[in-house]
Amino acid sequence: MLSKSCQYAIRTLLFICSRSEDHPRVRLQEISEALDSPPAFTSKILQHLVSAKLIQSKKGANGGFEMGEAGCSHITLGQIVEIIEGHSLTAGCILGLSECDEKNPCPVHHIYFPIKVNLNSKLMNITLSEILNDPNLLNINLKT
Amino acid sequence: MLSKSCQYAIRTLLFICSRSEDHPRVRLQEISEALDSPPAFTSKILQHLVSAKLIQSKKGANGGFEMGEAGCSHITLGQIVEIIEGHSLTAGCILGLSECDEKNPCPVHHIYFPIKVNLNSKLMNITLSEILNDPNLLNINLKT
DNA sequence: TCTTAATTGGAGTAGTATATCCAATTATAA
DNA sequence: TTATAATTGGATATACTACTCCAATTAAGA
Repeated sequence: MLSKSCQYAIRTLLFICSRSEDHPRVRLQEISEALDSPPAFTSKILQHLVSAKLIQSKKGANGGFEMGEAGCSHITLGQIVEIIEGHSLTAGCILGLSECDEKNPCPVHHIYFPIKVNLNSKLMNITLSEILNDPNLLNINLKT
Repeated sequence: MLSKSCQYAIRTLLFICSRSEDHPRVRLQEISEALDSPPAFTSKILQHLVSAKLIQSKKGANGGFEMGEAGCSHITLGQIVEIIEGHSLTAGCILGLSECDEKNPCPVHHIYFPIKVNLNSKLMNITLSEILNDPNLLNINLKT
């Protein structure tokens, strides 16, 4: 449903956020170990997140990645998906038709539309902080 | 969200069903024209649907494709997705973790799970007939 | 200033999804 | 039985996603 790049991106950001209080700057190696993700590939995704200003990077010794200006409480899952995938998870017609709306719906439109709206609003509204502060969440599980 | 193969498969089946009363057997060419889909690629998908027994094929002059035993009223969207993709649309953890359930959830599990259950039940329960007989559906739009 | 630690960027590889082409096969009908 | 109409199946092409490797760059600290 989500690309692996996008999954890595979300997990990366959740990891950096979860560390942002006691240990704001984390290295690539720490991240890829925490996620069980391939370091070189994770690095590309980090570059992308830096260019989108979700995080900041610092080169050289004691370098690494930390949250950007926005911070954990202003980044939503929906935003991350849009940055990595280039569009929202629910963008477009489920059957791939270029014209599909209330006026000219595909045959599945009436079934899928409410689900789409619901999913999209959930993703666009939930922030990284909210996810991490959920009291139901006993430990933060980001490993494969 | 769905692969193009899967979109073609659903649109193909909707088309065959919509023709199954007055004109049960349709040729590849008719199908790909109705969908605006590449004929050779559509053919591969038809082969797949034949091997899964959702439709039957007949070679030679006057040949073509028609619904299989199950018929339009017993095939659900969920089934088609599983046949083409190899698993349900909502299978697996949204963050890609191999272990993710109520006992050991990923950080997004509590948000995503209800959506997943809802989407899956909708897809597994709606049949091709139900989609085509929806009174809200004025004309059957399957073209790109 | 030199060494070391880190990100950055470019090029390249592997596998999968999408798509095409053509010969082989099968069935109809003249 | 021969020509024609159709699906089938195999080989191939192309684009995209996932991933790797390595040299270049930058910063810290001895």
